[in-house]
Amino acid sequence: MKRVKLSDVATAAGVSSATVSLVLSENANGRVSEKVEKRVRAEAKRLKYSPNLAARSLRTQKSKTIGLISDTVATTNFAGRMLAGAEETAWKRGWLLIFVDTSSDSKNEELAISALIQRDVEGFIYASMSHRKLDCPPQLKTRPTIFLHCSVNSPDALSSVVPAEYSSAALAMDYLIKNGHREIGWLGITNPTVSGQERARAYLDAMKQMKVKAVRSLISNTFESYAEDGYISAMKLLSSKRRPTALFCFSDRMAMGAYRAAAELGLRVPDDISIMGFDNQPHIAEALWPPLSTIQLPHYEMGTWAATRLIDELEKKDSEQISPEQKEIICQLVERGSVAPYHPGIG
Amino acid sequence: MKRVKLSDVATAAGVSSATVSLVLSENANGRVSEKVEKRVRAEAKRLKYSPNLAARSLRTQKSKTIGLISDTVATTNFAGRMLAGAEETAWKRGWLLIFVDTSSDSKNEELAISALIQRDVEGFIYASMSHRKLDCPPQLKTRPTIFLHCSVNSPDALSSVVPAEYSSAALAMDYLIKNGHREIGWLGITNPTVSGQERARAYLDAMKQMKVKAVRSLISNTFESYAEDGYISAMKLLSSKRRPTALFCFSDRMAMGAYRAAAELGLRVPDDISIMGFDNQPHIAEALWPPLSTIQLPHYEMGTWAATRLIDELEKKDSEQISPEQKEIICQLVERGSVAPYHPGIG
DNA sequence: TTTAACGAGTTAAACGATTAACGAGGAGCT
DNA sequence: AGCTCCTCGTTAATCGTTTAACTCGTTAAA
Repeated sequence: MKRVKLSDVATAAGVSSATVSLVLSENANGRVSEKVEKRVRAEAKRLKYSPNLAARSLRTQKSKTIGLISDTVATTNFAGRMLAGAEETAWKRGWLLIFVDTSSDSKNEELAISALIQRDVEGFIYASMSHRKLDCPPQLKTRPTIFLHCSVNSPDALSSVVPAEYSSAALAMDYLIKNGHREIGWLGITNPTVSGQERARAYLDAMKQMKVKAVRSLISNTFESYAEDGYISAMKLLSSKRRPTALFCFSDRMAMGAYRAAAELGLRVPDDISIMGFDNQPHIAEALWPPLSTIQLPHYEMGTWAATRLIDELEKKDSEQISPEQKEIICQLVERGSVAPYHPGIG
Repeated sequence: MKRVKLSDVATAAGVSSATVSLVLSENANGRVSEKVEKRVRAEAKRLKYSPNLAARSLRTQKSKTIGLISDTVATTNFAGRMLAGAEETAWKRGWLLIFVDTSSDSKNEELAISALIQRDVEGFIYASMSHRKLDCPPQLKTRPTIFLHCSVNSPDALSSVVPAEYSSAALAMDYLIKNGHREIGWLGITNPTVSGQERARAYLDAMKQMKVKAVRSLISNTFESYAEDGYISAMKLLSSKRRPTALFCFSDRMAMGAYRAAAELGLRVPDDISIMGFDNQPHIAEALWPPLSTIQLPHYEMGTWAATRLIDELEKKDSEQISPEQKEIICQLVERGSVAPYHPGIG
């Protein structure tokens, strides 16, 4: 079961291996007659020739491979979608992905990156589990890199793609407001993350625009964003004197907790209280009852954007110039059953 | 920023590159004096030498890379954990993983496998999203392959690792029974999968052993296993004349539906009705209220087993023999708050 | 008639490692 | 002195491609 190589095809077609290489790599530009070209192609197909990429890579210094470094692929649901987006577009364009996850003990980022460089990856995608800002690891500067679900601190203005947290949260607020809600509660988190801060800002701005007074009393924060945290915050807000007519939750998991709080207080969703989530966490948002209206985090799209952008850069002619781009992807609102119009005087 | 190569180290240390290679690959066996060896190592470190794997791979015909083919990494929560398990153990043993997902349109399995073979992967892990039996794709027979979360039809008795569906479900039944339940309902699925069939079989056997009569009326099946399906089945069983004291659900998502049915019928979990899930779906089981007792699917462990097993095989001396193994990994029961003891006469 | 240009390939030198085979200089033995 | 045997390295072939430079007839132009 020996692999068939270039020279095997050459012998079979009665030409030199250079000719075969020329034909097969489409670089022949009239240097090979049609007759020979046909014969070569036929033999290659007959023998099922497929190039040895290690050899090609050694010679050309190109590997057609991109490295994906991720800080945690394991523990988060979303990572899979980012990964899938990146892998799929890489594949479509003839590239392959090697990925390593730096989270596991003993394995530090530096080693992981080195391992990929050894494998001659031509560029990197650096994927983060949570939306954050970071400093670019020095080794990554040696080749094109796209930051996925995170961005880099200046002055390195490197390409990155993140969800448009602010405007997507604003979208959610708009939706609530269009449904007649004014007294909107915010279940936020104090754990300092980009998403926590930006979503809160969008909430605050929307409330200010509506001139709602004393917004403070409509807000409840917890440090984390588990279901339990949502329960605690929702419980507080819903049993307060000033009961909101809608709850905007930092995450779907918190929304899940809010559902429970509502149920315990005898409040029906969405008749008595509208609930808006964020994330569109797979298997949760649609499994809740009523199904949760929420914001779809664009993980898949970010993955495809990152891969597309990186490959564009890697495949560009030397003459072309592509300057770094900080992309924000707007999230879609997923309308399900947890938000109802509010009619003052009826609620 | 040129990569430093073997010969650079050699020049710096004033020896030939063969010597450097010998030293660095630990193959020196007394062929190099200590003094030279030290000098070489020092220079290698100083210059930050790291081998070009394409070159090494070309020469040695080994790539220290394994290919992971998966039918869907994207859509399922669990896939990430399998992947992480495999990647992590590969890394620990000095191997890297290239993965491709065959599910995306236009990309068929054959092409994906070829792409990996071109990259000289030494072995394969073939990962399936759902537990099933399949025929071994012919190309995979060319190198060592482990089947992950699936097994192959005879006569190819290839190595594989799957969850021990039957005995794990039996574990759950045991737990319910030990808690005093006899009238246990089963929310099953008719979609013919290994897991659906084996879990049902374990349920049936346990009921038979307890000599429960007319088990039929304690069973409700749906085709799929969404929350909605669980709701429908649970509704049927819980509102029937013969109301079970516990519900064993095919999946956590169905259990989620069962929670809703219970709530609507005014039944409290676990006081009025115990609920047992299966899967330990991340972010769901622990976020439900009360937290769901369930069976932990061993995705991570299967991933590590597959990688370990494959690498053992790839690294074995020629003299050794490892024969194929069909591994079943037993699942852990995760005790949370959805199952309570049943005392006849009180319930 | 000489020179240049062209068409259709071929030759051979890389790419960066590994490793079998080959020294050269000294020690030990007879 | 002659022989063998270590010790400590070096030489050079090799893995499978790519590609710049070359060859060798023909044909066209000067």
